[in-house]
Amino acid sequence: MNDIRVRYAPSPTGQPHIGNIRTAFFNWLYARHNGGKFVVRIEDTDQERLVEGAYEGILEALSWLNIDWDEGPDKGGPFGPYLQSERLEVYNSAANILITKGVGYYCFCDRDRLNNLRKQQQENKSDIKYDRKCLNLSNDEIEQNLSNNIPHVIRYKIPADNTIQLNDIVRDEVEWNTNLLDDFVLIKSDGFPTYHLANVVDDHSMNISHVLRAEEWLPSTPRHLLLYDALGYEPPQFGHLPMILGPDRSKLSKRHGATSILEYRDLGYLPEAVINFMVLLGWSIDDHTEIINRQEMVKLFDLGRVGKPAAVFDIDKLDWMNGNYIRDLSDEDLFEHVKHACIGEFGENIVDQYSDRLTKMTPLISPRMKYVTDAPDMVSYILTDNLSVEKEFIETCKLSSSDITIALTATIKYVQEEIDFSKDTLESEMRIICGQLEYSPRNYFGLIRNVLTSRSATPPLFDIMEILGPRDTLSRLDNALKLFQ
RNA sequence: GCCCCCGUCGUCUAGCGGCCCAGGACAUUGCCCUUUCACGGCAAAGAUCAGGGGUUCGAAUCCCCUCGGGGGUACCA
Repeated sequence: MNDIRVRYAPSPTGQPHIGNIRTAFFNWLYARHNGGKFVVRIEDTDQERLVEGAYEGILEALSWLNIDWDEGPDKGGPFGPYLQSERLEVYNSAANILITKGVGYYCFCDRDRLNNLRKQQQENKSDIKYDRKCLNLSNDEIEQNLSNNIPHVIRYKIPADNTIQLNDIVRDEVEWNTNLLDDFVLIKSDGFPTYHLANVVDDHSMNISHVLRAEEWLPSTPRHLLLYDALGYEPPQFGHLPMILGPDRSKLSKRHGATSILEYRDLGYLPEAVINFMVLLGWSIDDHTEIINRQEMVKLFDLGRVGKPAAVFDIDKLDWMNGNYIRDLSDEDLFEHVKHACIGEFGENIVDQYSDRLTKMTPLISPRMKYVTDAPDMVSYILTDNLSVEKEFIETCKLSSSDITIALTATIKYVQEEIDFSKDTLESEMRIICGQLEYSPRNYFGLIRNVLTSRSATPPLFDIMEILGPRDTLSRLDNALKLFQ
């Protein structure tokens, strides 16, 4: 019997970024490695910060990366609902239990008072914590305030002089003294629970065995441990994963460029490349493995090899990884990506019309691509019958105008006569022409490349000529020659 | 301020007392391949293992202090 159950519990306050998803992926890997369950739970307890579309974005990001979930808000499961806003009664009854036990209490302090209190404590350099003004309210006062509809929260009464110990899966022993903690809020004045309460209640009621979350949660873990204890729950195992930082070593944010995982899709990154890149942020297999497929990851994933230090996100390595995965794609699979990108750029008609050329071009651009979105620019000159090339650009080859005329004339003559328009024949024949004309291959082929593609860098020339075919090749050469007559 | 975590090449990391005057990868530089650009191959440079004390025959690895970085300190998660 296997009862490993882990969860990814994002709040729909924005698009998930790479750190966020990395945490989700580690949870997923842990579940799959152990044959356990991976559940998605949406923590929408902050009604003010809800962002429209965020919920959809979260599920879309997971789907794009092929991170599937066993239970979640969209597909249900035995412990649902998986949307915290639909579980309010559960939290309320937990809060009531805490009040009954004497560790939860009503607090009627308003925000102004709390802010002033904090400011004062800051100035006095004393510990910043709630002063427990409402801890010892009489039942009468409470009843009266309640019936007068005075806004209130429910707080948890931190026990004094306790040492809370955590045996963290990645950080080992950590301990806190409860005297440093203050009476945090369990239920907010809008009736919604805070993260602390909802999280503990749900992880327990959803039977979560391991809580693998980002390191930023470490400081609030003693509060959670206290709640587990107060509610009589057995706490899960905790593992606090290293954070992912921007190049300036601060928490990832918009300042660092693309942050939402879906932006990487739009930028032309392959999901498996992104996965491979991020799985290596904080986890390693040995001293040399870089490229590793999904199966292998699942097979080898081991929390014991998750590191403690935060990792800086290095886009250069992702780029390299992406190029690597592009080159690994079969021609057929790459073609689908190329086609998709080209349709977006040139429209379906053009792509259909030149589908044959595109198919032949795909393996040629494969080793040159870094992003899937590189494709349109790399193939644009074969997706037309009439390419117009500037005279000035043609002249960037190192040949003089008269040599250009001579070279083009000779080439045109050859192309007109050549019947076997295959790249091998073209290459051997044109090398002979180049030799007869006594131009350097660099200059001669450079000229032809300029004329045929309007580019100074392309896949091998003869492959391009073969794709273009004699008619198109000839018309491009003719057009160019006219510019010099 | 207080609390917690972390600290090996610019970056991701291997290393869990002797194999390490520290290995791999990205990026960088050079060479080779070559009609261009890439890919690929080879090579170089790059870390006094944050600093200082211990422990030990022996420390990047264990302990302590300092410094540095990060996180938390909300009726946000």
